[in-house]
Amino acid sequence: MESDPRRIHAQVIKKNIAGASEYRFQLNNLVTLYFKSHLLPYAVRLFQQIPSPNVVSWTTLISGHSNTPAALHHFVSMLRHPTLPNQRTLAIILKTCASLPSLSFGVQLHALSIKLSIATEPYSASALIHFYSKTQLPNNARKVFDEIPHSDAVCFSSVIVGLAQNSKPIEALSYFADMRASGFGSTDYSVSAALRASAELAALEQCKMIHSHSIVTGLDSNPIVGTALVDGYGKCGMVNDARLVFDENLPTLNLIGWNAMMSSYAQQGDKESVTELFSKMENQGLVPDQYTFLSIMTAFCNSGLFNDTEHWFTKMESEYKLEPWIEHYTCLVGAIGRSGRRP
DNA sequence: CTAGGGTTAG
Repeated sequence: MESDPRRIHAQVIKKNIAGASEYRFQLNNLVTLYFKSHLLPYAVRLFQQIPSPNVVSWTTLISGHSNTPAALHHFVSMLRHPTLPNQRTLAIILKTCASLPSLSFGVQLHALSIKLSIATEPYSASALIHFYSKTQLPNNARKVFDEIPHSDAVCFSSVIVGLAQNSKPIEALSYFADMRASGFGSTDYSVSAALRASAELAALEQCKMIHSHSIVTGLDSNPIVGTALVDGYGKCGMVNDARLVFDENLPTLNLIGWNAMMSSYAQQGDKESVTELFSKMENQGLVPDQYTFLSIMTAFCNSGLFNDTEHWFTKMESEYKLEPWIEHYTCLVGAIGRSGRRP
């Protein structure tokens, strides 16, 4: 087939391009194609054939190994080459440090980006904010954000998400307000994070305001915003409102959306609604996970029914082959206490 | 030719 990178590779070799930089340009393109076609060994071999790799060549190689320790290895090789990274390189490598995670490598990248004067540029800054959020250092994330001279919607969203994820809901909502005041349009990221913060505070008025805002901005049709709304209303104790949002978004919601709705019922101890949704979920072809079973167990636990709680725990392990979390055991212990049983 | 952020539990 014509799009096979090996065919294009052959053509590049046949053309015998004279200029070194034009040749490198073509090879960089090819390495990208090989990675996109999931032909990793071809991509790496071709990279090694580039006579004098530039920052684009290196960034492509690192990007092809993103979220693996190999990406860090290639980054070090790049520095020894020596070639300096740019914003794109740092964005990719910081994302890798966030997902591995590797705190020490990421902190050194922060130092390097300060030396290169790109720590406050939007693309590397948002990656730094994400990195510090994932390594549970929200104050560092906020500090990076505060030093950005010309922020943008992604940097704002990143810091709001990071603060919401790290149980700093008041600060998250404060930055959400700052973002609105700065004139940046809200994004599905900023809205879902603000809803998560409001949910943690069980702040019903906040949830309602952001719900209205999401309708005005058209973000309410986003399934992640919908899920955050279901969760928000649920945490505020407004299960009926949660159900309305759930039903409106039903066609687009994934397993997480269903789990959020079941969790809302579970917090009320509404075991009938939870088990009813469980059946409907399976009829839809969705495969339940640990969150699903945690909701079911929580519902029975909150109703003081130990036998049912234990029954679903066993069902999860034996029938669905799901490894229980510490939370499932906590739920079992809680059920023992609530049912008045003695160990 | 190479770039950044999300929802369920706790």
